[in-house]
Order: sequence, then C-alpha cells, then structure tokens
Amino acid sequence: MGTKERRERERAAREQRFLQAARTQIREQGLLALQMAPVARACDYATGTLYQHFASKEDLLLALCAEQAAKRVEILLRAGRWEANSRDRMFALVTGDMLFALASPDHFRLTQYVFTEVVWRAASECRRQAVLDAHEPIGALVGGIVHDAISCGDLDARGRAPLELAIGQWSMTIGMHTLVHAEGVLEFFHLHEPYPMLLRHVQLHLNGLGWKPLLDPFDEQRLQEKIDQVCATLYPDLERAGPVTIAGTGD
Amino acid sequence: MGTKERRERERAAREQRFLQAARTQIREQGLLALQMAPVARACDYATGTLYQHFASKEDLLLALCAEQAAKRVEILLRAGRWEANSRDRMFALVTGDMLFALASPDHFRLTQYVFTEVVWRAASECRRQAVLDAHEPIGALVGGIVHDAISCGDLDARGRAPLELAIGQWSMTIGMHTLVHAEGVLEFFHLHEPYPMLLRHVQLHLNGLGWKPLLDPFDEQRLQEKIDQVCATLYPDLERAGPVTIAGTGD
DNA sequence: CCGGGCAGTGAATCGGGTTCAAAATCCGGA
DNA sequence: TCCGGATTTTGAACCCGATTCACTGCCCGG
Repeated sequence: MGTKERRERERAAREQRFLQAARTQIREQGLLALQMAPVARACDYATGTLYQHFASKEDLLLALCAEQAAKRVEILLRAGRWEANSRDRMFALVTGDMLFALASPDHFRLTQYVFTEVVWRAASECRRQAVLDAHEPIGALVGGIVHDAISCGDLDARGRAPLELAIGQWSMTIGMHTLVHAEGVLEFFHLHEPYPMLLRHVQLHLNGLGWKPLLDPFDEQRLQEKIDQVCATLYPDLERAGPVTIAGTGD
Repeated sequence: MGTKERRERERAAREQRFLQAARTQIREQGLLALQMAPVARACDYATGTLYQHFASKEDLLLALCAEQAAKRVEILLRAGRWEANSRDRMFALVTGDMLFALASPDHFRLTQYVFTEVVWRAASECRRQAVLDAHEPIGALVGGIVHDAISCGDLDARGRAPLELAIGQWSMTIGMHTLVHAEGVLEFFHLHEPYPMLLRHVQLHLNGLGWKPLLDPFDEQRLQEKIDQVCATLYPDLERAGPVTIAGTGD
C-alpha cells in the first residue's frame, strides 16, 4: 500500500512550506525577528506541529541553511562541468560563489550565524550532519579541479593534497563573505567593491601557486574580459542589476 | 573637587569586573550559557546595576569583544615595530594573529558571533562604534606596512590603495579563523593544521603580489625558519604547548 | 545636621521558545 | 459501514531568562 509513502511525501511537502515561510519571515523582518509561532501560523499549523519537524529554532535555521546550500552547490557545479582549463574553472567557481552571494545575501548572513558556536550547538546532531553533507559536493568539486590541474601539468602540487592547495582560495572567499556581511566594517576602512577585489586577489593567489596559465590581475582589461566570459557563459541568469566591474580607482 | 573623577574611576573599575566575570563565565560554561543575573551576582551587584553599564546582553558581548580586540592589537603592533623588511613584517602580522587566535580561542568565537547580524543589531550604536574603533589600529598598521613596502620598492602598487592590496591577506586570515571555529568542518574535509596552511598560503599570496623578497613556501626548511624566527623574536610569550610546525605529509 | 537627588536593588514583568494533555483524525479489521 | 486503538495535531500553559521600574538608602552640598 502507498499510504505510508503518501504520508511521507506530505510530510516532506509540509516541511518545505515551513522552510518557505521562515525564509519569507527572515527576508521581510530580518533574522532577528524570526519567531516560531508565526511560522507555524503562516502555514495554518499549530506551533507543536512545527516542532515535529525541527527540534528547536536553531534546528530550523540549520535546515534552512542546508536547503540553500543545495542551491549554491547547484550553481557551483556549473563551473565544474565547464569546458575550460583548470585555472579558469577554479576562477569560475569563486565567481559563481560571488554571484550567488550577491543574489542571495540572506544565505550568507544565515550561514555565518549558523556556524557560530552558539547556534551550531543548539541544533540536533543529525541536522548538523545534514548541513555538512550539503556542503560536501563543494569539497569534491574543488578537489576535482585541483586534481585535474595537477594531472594535466597546470599546477605543481609540490607534494600537497588537492584541498590543501585550495584552502587558500576557500578561506579567502569565506573571509570576504564575512567582511561583506560585517555591517560597517568595510565602510569603516574605506573599502568598496569587495567582490571585485576578491576576484583580483584570487587571481593573484593562483599566480602565487604557479597555476598556469598565469594572468596579470592588474591588467584591468584582461581580468574584466575573463570575468565577463565566465558570467556570460556560466551564469547568464545570475547577473542582476548589471555586470560585475573590476574598475576601481585605487585612490 | 575630585569626587566626580573618583566616581568615574570606580565606575570604570566596576565595568572591568563585570567584563571579567562574563569572560570567566564564558570560559567555564560556554558562550551559550552566559546569563546576565549570574554575572551581576558574581560581582556582588544586582542585575539592574549591570544594565547601567550595558544596554543589553549583546551590548555586553560587544564590549567584551572590543576589550579583547585591544589586546590583540597590542600583539599585532609588535609586528609593526619590528626592524625587518616589509614582507617579513606583513608575514609577522598574520603569524601574530595566528598565535593570538591559538592562545585565545574564545576571542575569535566571540568575534565571529558578535559580527553576526543578529547580535550586532541588538547592541547599542555607540558600542558598535567602539568595536570598530578598537579594530582601527589594525587597519592603520596594515596600511603602514604596505605603504612602506611600496615606497622602498618591495612592492609595486599598480595604482592600488594600500588596504586594497592587503585585503587578500586579511580576508584569508579571517576566513581561516572562521573555518577553524566552524566545528566539524575541517575534519569533515580531512584538513588538519589549518594555521600552518594559512601561513603557507599567505606566503603564496605575497609571492603572487610580487612582494619582495620572494620566498618559496613549499621549501619546508626555509618557511619553518621564517616562522621560528618570527615567533622567537616577536612572540616568545605566546608559544604555548610547543612551536608551530609546518611539516604535514600532504597525503 | 538636613534634604534633594542619584545610584543601587531585586522582585515583577514580559516575551517567546518549548512542552504535553486533550482532541481530532486516521486506518485496518469486523 | 462502523468500531477502537494508534497516531497526529492542537494551542494553552509552562518555563526560562532578559529587561524594567518602583522603592530604598546613601552621598554631598548647603
């Protein structure tokens, strides 16, 4: 009988509705104002029902994070599938991440919050695992690109594992997301256009690794072309207000 | 009369006691378990008195963050004063930050939490400003080092402002702190010894910038010497369990 | 020595996450 | 179709802890 199965499906659908409602509430009122009862009410369920899906408020936040992470992964996988040299694919990965961050600022605010000791600890073990699992493909993807680079001679591993070589890019990207969302910090130091700077520094770092073919990221023209190419080829759907421009005056 | 002045001094002293008590409570029970009433009680004051110093719990957290940031700045300033070439000073800065992070893991967990939208927004405006002000010297310091590098020819600015050139290092460092404190993430990707990797990637990035004198960070011997030199010269008091080692098998 | 004001107090208030006993619903078997 | 036990849903009550505020008593200038 398909009864059990149908139940299961309905339950999953309801969970989606809850997550959707939470997302809406966060978008409209901010993370700070998220409350459990209104989320349940918005879906025409009692508070208690919500707790059959999520062990706590933090648990719900992790679930939200995992769900959005899946979307992010989907974007990033495009870079992995791209028919281009290894360096361009690695760069495309960071670019995709940047575009996703610009398109979904809420996701990174949430992620930042979720990985905080206080929140992380307050969620259930299995939910934590789900968040990690949701991010796993990114590691595999990055590892794969580095591996390709090494085996085709674009990159000399110097005896290091793929992820050890990629962690510089990774932490730089995460750090920039953090800075962008740390309200007031960049303005305080008179820094603007953080993401274009990230792209430039990623190229610098790739050069430092000796990842061929080298590219001079201070050659505005070349760098801009590269970015435009990646955006147009892989992420035509993610360009919002306008294209990303490297420009900047440096004054 | 000195009455007003004395009052002021006593008030400041009390604030210190509150912060100290909060720090102790966090160290012993974790950030999650911090409660206002016990902090007040621990200092033999009523809850209400605590609120004469801090507008909210989050406000207290920001104050704690600002206070610890001052300590961090103190450490980092050593790198600025060091009689060494610009590149070594920049590297020493990141190394100092790493040592401070290892010595005060609580500080970075707190900082990560504090810069979160939810917490940041829940603190008072002037407290937020105080946190930013506490970090300002770091920007000045970094800017100064980059500036020196440019003017003595170690680094070609290519028309960029000092902080625009340093933001790569900065975001990489922040990102690594974030990764280190995101429980379970590094283990999940089988990455160990994050800070040695950070130091290596910082050197790689400096090479990418063409910041002279270049150094091959895959030359274990050389890199280790550099690290040892910095630690011994500038941070002899911060080496805890043992020296930082680059080693790593790369398998 | 007196009185006004100012800091300190901690019990009461308030808000919101979480629980759980009762009510409703479902479902397989007669 | 109807019945009774199992399962799910409900939402008001509970609990915890941050925050407030009416009251207390101390300090200081006159």
